[in-house]
Formats: sequence, structure tokens, C-alpha cells
Amino acid sequence: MKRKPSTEATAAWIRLMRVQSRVLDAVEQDLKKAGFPPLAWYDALLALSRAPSGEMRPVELEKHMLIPQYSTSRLIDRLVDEGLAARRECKIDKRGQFVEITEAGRELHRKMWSAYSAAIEKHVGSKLSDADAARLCGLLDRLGCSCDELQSPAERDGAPAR
Amino acid sequence: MKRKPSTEATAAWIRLMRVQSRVLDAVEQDLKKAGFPPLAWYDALLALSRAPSGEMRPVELEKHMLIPQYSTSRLIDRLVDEGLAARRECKIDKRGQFVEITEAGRELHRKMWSAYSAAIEKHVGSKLSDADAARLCGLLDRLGCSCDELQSPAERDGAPAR
DNA sequence: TCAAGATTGATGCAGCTGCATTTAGTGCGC
DNA sequence: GCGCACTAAATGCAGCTGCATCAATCTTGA
Repeated sequence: MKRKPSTEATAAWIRLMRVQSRVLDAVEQDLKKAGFPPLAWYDALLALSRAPSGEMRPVELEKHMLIPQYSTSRLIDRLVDEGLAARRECKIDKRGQFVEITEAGRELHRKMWSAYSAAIEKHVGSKLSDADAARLCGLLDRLGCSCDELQSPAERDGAPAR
Repeated sequence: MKRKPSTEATAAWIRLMRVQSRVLDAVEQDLKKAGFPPLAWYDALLALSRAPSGEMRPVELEKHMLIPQYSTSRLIDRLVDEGLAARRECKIDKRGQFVEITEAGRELHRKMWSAYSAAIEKHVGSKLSDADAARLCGLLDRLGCSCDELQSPAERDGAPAR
């Protein structure tokens, strides 16, 4: 073991870390300036709004967002505190629950997408041709050890991060 | 305003966020399992060890690492606590100081690079040909609004993240 | 020379994250 | 039916981050 990475691989690693960090910062900053909550909230609302009846088990949400269990739990707390989601009893499994997006949640989701999509266009879209964006996707996918993720409806909403 | 991003741009954004997060997690995890501190420590030690006499102003370090001032300040605290660096008085500017890497710091840096480079190879190098890695670099660079960063000595040490 | 402003670095506070543990409920095998 | 292992979710604690602010020092310009 201990095979060294090539300089190309190392350079790619550095870029991946730096560029992602900058772009994410820029986008989060834009959202914050527009008075919106962090991206994680958007992702959660997106997942919930796409669910069949606007509700979902926390465990499901966890898988969609790729964040740990306790993190999901606390994120839901915050969404509920803000009236963006509600906890509903789960009758078939009393350990569990359902989380349901509220009308306020759907509305925030829509408003955020407007600012969010503008930020994506500004910080990504405008810097890359569609063809290059596609090439970038292809290369990145090869790093995502099996970027399972379902998708994707070319629908009229959003993009999950993380 | 409010021009929508193309689906390609959006897809690239999603990949960038997800893949970076996964790869970073994987690498950090490998380092942690090997009993090493977080990557940020490595980056700081790298910057210090590259400095002319192994010392550097916190403000300089800040620029190298692209992290906020208070963050740098506290990172230095931790390095000093662990005996990896030492604060030295700055005679020409009494507000300031120099941070100097210690021998222990240099040694940790070397040991970490061994594990770190193996992780990069495992999670990046092995999944991409050199040519593809170079292509990826090129595409990412276009997103980094002016990925200034100096570099890069094809030397025998490491790669800064963030 | 001296006040106004900029720069360097530290710190109190609130919020978030990870880790480990806890509480509660399910379901399997005997 | 009962015990035991497993899953769902919450939580206490420690550490880290961002924000705002502070104290000390330096620089500039009238």
C-alpha cells in the first residue's frame, strides 16, 4: 500500500475542495443576504414536497439528504419550530412518525428556489457552457463511488445539495 | 435578473456538492481512523513548513487557508496547545506575532502526508486517469472565480484543502 | 504631534455538529 | 408469551463555527 497519487490527481483533489468551498460559500451567502435560511432547509423542504402526500419518515429524509440521524432529528425540530413542517403520528409504527410539509413550507420552498436558482446560474451556469457542465458532471460522477441517487425530473423545482 | 440555470448547470452544481462532500468525508474518515487530527491542521502545518524559516504571521496563514480570522486564531491555539507550533513575538509590529512550526509539528506533517496521500490516491487517483484528472482540474478552475493560488512545487509534500 | 482610522489578533456568545447514550417500540425465535 | 436483538428517534455533552466586538498597536494626514 501507500501508492502515491499522481500530481494530476492531487491537483484535482485540491481544486475539488477549494472550488466547492468557494462556490458553496457564495451561494449560501446569496441566500442569506436575501433573508433565507441555510441550504439544508431547502433540501429538506424539497424532499418533503416531492414525497407522495407531502410527508415522509425521518429515516427516509435522512437517506435523501445524506446526513446523520441526529442531524435530521434536529433539522426537523427547527422546521417544526418555524411552522414549515409538522410531525404526524405514525400509526403503523409507534416508534416512528411522519413529517409533513406545511403550506408555509411549500411557499418558502418556492421562494427559495427562485433565489437559489439565480445563485446557481450566477456562480455555475454563467461560467460553463452546457457541454462543459455535462462533461464536469461526467467526471464528478466517476468519483462518487456509486452516485446512486435516483433523479431527476427536469421539473420545475430544485436541486439538493450535500 | 432571475435567469434560470440550465439543467446541465444544475446537475453540475448538485454533483459538485455531493461528490465533494462524500470524498472529503471519506478522506477525513481515513485520517481519523489512522489517529490523525483533522485536515485543517494538516493544511496549517503545511503552510508553516513551507514558510521561509518555518514561521509566518497569522494574517498570512489566514490567506493561505482561506478561513476567517477568528478561525485561524483558534486553530493556532490548538496547534500551540499540542506543541505543534509556537507563538513568537513580532518585534517589528507589536500587535502581531509569528507562529513557528516545531519539530513535532514537522514530524506530524510528514506522517499525515503519508496517510493523506494514500487517501487521495484511494478516493480520487484510483478513479480517474491522469488525463481525466487534468480535465477535471480545468473545468473546476473555471468555476473558481479566479483561483488565484500560487503553487505548485511538484515537491514531496502535500495538498491543502478548503 | 496628535487625533482618526485602519489593522492585528483575541474572545464572549449563540448555534450547529459529532459522538455516545437513552428511550421507546418492533419482531423474531423458541 | 417472553426474552433478546434490532430499529426509530431524541438528547446530553463537548468541540467547532460564525458573528460581533474589543483591546492594542500602527499609519496617515492636517
